[in-house]
Formats: sequence, C-alpha cells, structure tokens
Amino acid sequence: MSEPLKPVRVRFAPSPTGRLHLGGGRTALYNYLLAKKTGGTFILRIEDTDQKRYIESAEQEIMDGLHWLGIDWDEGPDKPGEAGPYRQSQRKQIYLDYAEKLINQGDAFYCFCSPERLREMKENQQKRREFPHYDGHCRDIPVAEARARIAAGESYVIRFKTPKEGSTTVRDHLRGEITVENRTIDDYIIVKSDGWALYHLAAMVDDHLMNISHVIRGSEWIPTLPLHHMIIKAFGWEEPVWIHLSVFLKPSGKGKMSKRESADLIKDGYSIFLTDLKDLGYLPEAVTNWIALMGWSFDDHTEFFNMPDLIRDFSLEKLNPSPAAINFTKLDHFNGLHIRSLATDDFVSRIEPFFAQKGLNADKETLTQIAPIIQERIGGLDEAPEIAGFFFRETVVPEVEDLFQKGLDAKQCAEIAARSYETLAPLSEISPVVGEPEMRLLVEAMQLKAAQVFGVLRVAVTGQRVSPPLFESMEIIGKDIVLDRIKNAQKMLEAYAADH
RNA sequence: GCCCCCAUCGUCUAGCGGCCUAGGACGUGGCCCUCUCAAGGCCAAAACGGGGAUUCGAAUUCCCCUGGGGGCACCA
Repeated sequence: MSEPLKPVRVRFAPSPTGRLHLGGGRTALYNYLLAKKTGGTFILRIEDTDQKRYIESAEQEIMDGLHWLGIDWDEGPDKPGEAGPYRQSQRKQIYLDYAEKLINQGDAFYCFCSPERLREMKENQQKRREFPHYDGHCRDIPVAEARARIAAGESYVIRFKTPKEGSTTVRDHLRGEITVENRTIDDYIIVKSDGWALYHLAAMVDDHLMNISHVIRGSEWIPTLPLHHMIIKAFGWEEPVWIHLSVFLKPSGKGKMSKRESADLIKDGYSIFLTDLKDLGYLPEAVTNWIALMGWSFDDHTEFFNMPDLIRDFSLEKLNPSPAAINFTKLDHFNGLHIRSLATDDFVSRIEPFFAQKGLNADKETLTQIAPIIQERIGGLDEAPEIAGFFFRETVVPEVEDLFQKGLDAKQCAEIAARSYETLAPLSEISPVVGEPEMRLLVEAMQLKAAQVFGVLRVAVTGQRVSPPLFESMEIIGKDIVLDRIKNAQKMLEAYAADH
C-alpha cells in the first residue's frame, strides 16, 4: 500500500445535452471513488453554456442516473457549496471577466472574422491539404482598435493566442508526458459572439475556482490538453493532476458506438443508457461493478465488487489507458452474481416492480416464499415475472403439446396426470417432504423416468416447460389449486387422445 | 490530410527484466450434479501484432513498421 492520498477535490462535469451513458457513468464513478477513498469532495457541475444544445430533461436524468448507480455528490446544482453556483449558465460574467484579463495581458485577442470568411479559409486549407486552423487574421489588431470596433457594434469572438513556436509538454498521470508542437495548436475561440464562454475557458476557470485537484475525464480531451495547460499557465494557476480515461468501444471493438447503434441495442435487451439498464432488469450494483472493471482492475483474480469494496480498493495506479470494447454478456454475468448475493427481502423489493409492470398483483408474502427458488435462476430482474408469473395467475392454460413428454403419447401422459392426482389427493399437503417421496414411488411403479412424470406435472401446474423446482412450487401454490390444475391437464390430454 | 493516444486469449484484464511451459474472468466446448431451467463443481481449446536494439536474460525498456482508436466547431 502506498501512502494514503490527501483528500482530493474532483468533479463530474456533464453537459445536459443528452442522456447519461456508460462512459459518463464510469467517469463519474472513478471521480466519486477517488473522492470517497481519500475523504475528499465530489462535485457535480453542469456544463450548460451552449443553449442551442440544451435539453430540458437532461440535468434531471443525469442526476437520477448517478443516484441509481449509488453515486452522490457533496456539492452540485441542488447542493449549494462555497464554490457555487454549479451550473455554468449561472456563471457567465465570471468567464467574461477572466477572458478580459487574458485580453489585457496579451494572451487572448478579439476576432472579427465572419463565419463566411472562416468557412472559406477552411475550404482553402483543405484544398491545400493543410489541417483546418485559424490563420491569425485578427491576432495582431491592437486592443484599443478592437475595443473601438466593438463599441461601434461589430460582432466579435475572443480567441486564445497560442504561441506558434516551440512545443508544449503536459503530464498525464496515466500516460506520462504528452508533447505537441505549438504550431499545431489553434487559436481556439474561448468566448462566442453571443457572449458565452466555451468549454476551454469555462472549465479551466471553474476547475480553478472550485479548487479541483484531479481532473478525471475522457480521452477526447487529450488533443486540447496543451491548450488547457496554456490557459492555466496564462493565469498563473496551479495545474490539476490530469487523468484521461480511455473510450468505450462498441462490442465489436471497431470504433465508438454510433447514435443509431445505441438505439438499436435495445432490441437485444441491452442499452448504453443508465436509465434503460434499470428498466431492462439490471441491478445498479452489477452495472457499477461492470463499468468499474472496464479500465480498472484490482488484482489478477478479484472481480466481484460492491461500492464499499470499490471505495476501499480503488486506485489511480491500476487504471488502464487502452480503449475497452463493451461486453454486455459480462454485464449479464455480473447481474446474475449480484442478484444471487442479495438478501431475500432486498431481492423481493427489487423484483416487485417488475411483476407490477406486467400487471401481476404479486404480494410480498408470496414473493418472499418464491424468492429462494427463483433468485438463483434469473439473469435479470425482468425475468422474474416470466419464470414465476404463474404463482399469481388465477389459472394456467398449458399448450397440450407442452404436456407431452419424451417417448410418451397423449394417453400415457393422461394416465400420468390421473395417477398423480390419485397419489397426491389424499395427502395433507404437497411439498418436497410430503408428496415428492410418494411421487417417486409412483414413477417406479409406472416404470417411467422421473423427468417424464414430473414433466407432465410441471406443465400442468405452471403452464411452462421451464419453471422453478416442482415440489417447492406446488407447496407455495397450495394443494387445492395444484390438484385442480392437474385435473385440468388430465382432461386436456384425454380429449386430445380421443381425437387422435 | 495533420496531430495525439493505445497495443497480452474472441472480449475485459493480471503482468511494472529472471517467479511466465503468460494467471484470472466472460463467452465457447466437454463432463459431473439434476424433476425442467439455472446455479455450482471439474476439464479443455484460446493471446504477448511484426522487425530491429539494449541485456547474461524481454510480454515487460528503446526505436521503426503495422494495426486500432480519438481529435482537428462560435459542441462538450
């Protein structure tokens, strides 16, 4: 164990432009884990400076998604703190003041180039096979002159003035030094013509003002990392520890999941969106465990983690910088593992909504009885009503074909039903203790296989070819109903036999 | 086109110069258990992208190539 880390201040800073997905969830998780592990502070900051892409419901969905995973924040839009407000849309003037400062010290400049000129410039650059970048047209306009043009009503943006010679080296905690030639760093716009700051300025200002010590974010920010470094240096601020996480690739490993592919996933019972996963029957514990292990590991054999384990065992040093393909079958595996690890009453309260959703009135008492026999045989919570719905239906209507058993005709199956009825009817109850021994004697007497006899009963009683263990199920259903259902199946089989 | 990042079984990964005839997990195949389905147990197939260099010794360090990924917006 290395020395304990000092309490960190970290943040998750999503933009409310869409739904929270796996990648965002993992970024939030790692930030949260580092904060909890070090006794630090986890901040939720909403980056909503782009009103054009703003989606009303997104902020709430992001918060719901995080809460569902078990992640909570110490400071955020709904949790005031000293460094607030935590919505960038409420901090517009702050960014403008800092942009002004950069202008005054010569690290930024006003740019009056029209979108048309910029577009033409880019087209020409592409024709010449150059990479698209600002050509410096307004770089050297004296500030006084620029301010006069602004006063006269000209539209403008503010660009950061990047050096054109030399190179910049920034250290990423995972990847080591990243060096780029300064000439490849554009004079990025940091304030738009509508007066709103862009990410590059706003995030750096906020990270400083909010005293962020470690920035854990996606690798899509690596290309602009030198820019961020320059902005921070221009202000003379201390730089946070940078940690750039790898991206999630689609299951094939070929590239990121497209919007279309994401939407199509739901057809297979999967989704990259957290709120969908909840509805699909996944446990938040399973999802958390799963995404935690995509890009982080503990040792060479431990894979089962709950949130407290993760907080205890998480460390930056075990992060993996390479991209990871999403593997939904592994999520299924973790879901099964976590479902089976649930205490009975917890399990019951988790499956309850899924019965309700199917219109089944499942009472807690019965659910508690069936919990032990279905808990280890469902892969997702959504499967509970599929496998155990018959407990809550007045009648079951088996397909007569399902009643047939291997090697037997309808008449023989009817006889199984009849003799089973005779065997069970006199008993005080039907259960693994009372009923099963008698039925096994019947199996012997009829010179059949247990699977054949029990198969008829299973379909008769549950209406399904696949069900929880027979005698346990019959005990819960109750003798009277069980006998009714057997009798019904017997009649179906006899009718069939008579017709064929 | 330019810049940057990454590189161990199909997938997620362990490995930070000798413990490696490369370990675990998912998935796959087989067997056991068994009233169906699961769960569980056992076994098996399956990887260090290629080429140089350093070293007594390289999956582990360096270089090149190749491959994959990300970025190049008045989005974040």
